[in-house]
Amino acid sequence: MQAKTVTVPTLKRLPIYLTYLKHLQEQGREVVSTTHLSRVLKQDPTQIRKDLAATGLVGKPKVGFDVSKTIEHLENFLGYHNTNDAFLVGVGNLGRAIMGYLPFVEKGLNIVAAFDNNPELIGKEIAGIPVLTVEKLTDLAKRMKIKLGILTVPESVAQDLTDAMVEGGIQVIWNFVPTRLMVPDSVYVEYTQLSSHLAVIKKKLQSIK
Amino acid sequence: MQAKTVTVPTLKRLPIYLTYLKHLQEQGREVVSTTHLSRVLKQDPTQIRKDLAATGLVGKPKVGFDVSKTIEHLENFLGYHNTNDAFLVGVGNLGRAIMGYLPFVEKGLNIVAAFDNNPELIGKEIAGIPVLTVEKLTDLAKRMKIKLGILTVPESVAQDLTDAMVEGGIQVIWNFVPTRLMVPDSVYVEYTQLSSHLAVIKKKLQSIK
DNA sequence: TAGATTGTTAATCGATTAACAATC
DNA sequence: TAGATTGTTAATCGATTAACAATC
Repeated sequence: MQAKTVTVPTLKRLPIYLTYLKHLQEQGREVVSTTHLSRVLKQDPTQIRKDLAATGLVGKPKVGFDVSKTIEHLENFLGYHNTNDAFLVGVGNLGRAIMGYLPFVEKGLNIVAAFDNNPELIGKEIAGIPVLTVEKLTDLAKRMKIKLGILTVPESVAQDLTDAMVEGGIQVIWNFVPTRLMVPDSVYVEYTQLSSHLAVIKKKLQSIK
Repeated sequence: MQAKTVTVPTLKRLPIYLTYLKHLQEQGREVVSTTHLSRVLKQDPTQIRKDLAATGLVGKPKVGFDVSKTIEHLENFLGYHNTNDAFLVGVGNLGRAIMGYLPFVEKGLNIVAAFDNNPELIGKEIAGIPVLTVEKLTDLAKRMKIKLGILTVPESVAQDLTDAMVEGGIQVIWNFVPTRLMVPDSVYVEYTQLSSHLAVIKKKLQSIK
C-alpha cells in the first residue's frame, strides 16, 4: 500500500512506537499486535493501526505486525538513515546540549557548524562541532546550501538571527526560543516551546497541592 | 470574571502571548488589541480573546487590553511568582542545560538537587545545584516532599528511575526521554519529545528538497 | 472452524474559526 | 454618534474513538 499523507499528530507518535518496538526487538519478540501496543503505550489501538497504515505498513490479521520489518519501515519513513545537515545558532546551555545529544545523531541530524557572538567560544570545537562567528552565518549557509537551522539564542536576538538564517536560504527553523518568529511564508518554523510545557506542569502542580 | 477551566492548548499558548506582551511593554505600549496580537502572532483573534478570557481577563471594547495588567495577570495565572521545587534526574548534556537554563528560573522553577550515578559528578555542583547519587533519590524526595521530577536520563534506565521517583512521592514527571513511562494513575507525566519534533522537521525537509 | 486481529467506515468529541450583538 | 473592539453563540473542521466486516 502506498503511504498516504501523514498528519502532524501521527508523525509525532511514530518515534514513540519506534522506541518501544526496538525494546521488543531486543527482547527477541518477532511480532506484535496493536492490542499489545495499545496496552503498553496507553493509546487507542485504532489510532495506532491508522498511524502505521498511514506510513504504508500492512499487518497480518490474527497475527499482528512483524517487529523487525516495522522498525525498518518506520526508520526509513522517518528518514533516520539519511542525514540532514544543520546549523545551530546560539551556543548557550541548551545549544551545547543539542550539539552533544546522541539520540539526534542516531536519528540522522548532522550539525555541521555552530554560531555564537562570544569571542571566547569562536574557533573552539564543542562535541566535535566548530563554533564560528555569527557574521559568517548567512554566507556560509548559502555556500553550503544548508536548509535547516536550530535556534537556541536569547530572546533578544532571536529575530535578528532568524533574518540572517532566512537570508542564507535556510528553509526550516527549529526554534527553541519562547517567541514567535517572523518569517516569509516559504519558511517553516517548528516550535519547541519548553515554557509551554512548563506552564502545563505548573498548573498541574497547583491542582494537586 | 472568574477563571474557567483552561484547556491544555490554551495553557500552552499563554506563555507566547506573555513574551510578546513584555516586548510591547518595553516599547512603552500601554494597550493592545487582539487584532494586533493576531497579526503579529499569526493566530485567530477569536482564539486569543478566548484564551485570555479563560484566565479571567476582561478587555475594554474599542480599546483592547491593558498591557501591564495583562502581563501581571498572566504571570499570576501561570504561577511564575511562586516557585516549585524540583529534582532533576540524569546530569547529561540535556540535564545540565536545564539546570542552567535561566528562563526556567525566571518562571519559578527551582531545581533543588540533581541526581546521577556517575561517581565523578556526585558531590559536585552544577549551576549552583548539588549533584547527588541516585540512591538517595527516593528517600530525599520523601523527606523534602518534592512533587516534581525532571527526567533526562538515557532510555535504558528511564523506567527504573521513574519508579524511584514515584516511590519517593513525586506526582508530576517532566519526561524528556523518548519513551512512554509506566506510572500509577495518580501520577501525571508531561512528555517533551524532541524526537517527535525532529520527525516533523525531517519530513518537512524531505518535501522541500 | 473459531477467534483474534487487521483495516475501514461511521460516530463522536473537542478545538478552532466564523458570525454578530453588546459595549465603550 | 460612529466605529473599533470585545465577548459569546453557532458553525466548521479535524482528530480521535467506536463499530464491525474482512481476513488469516
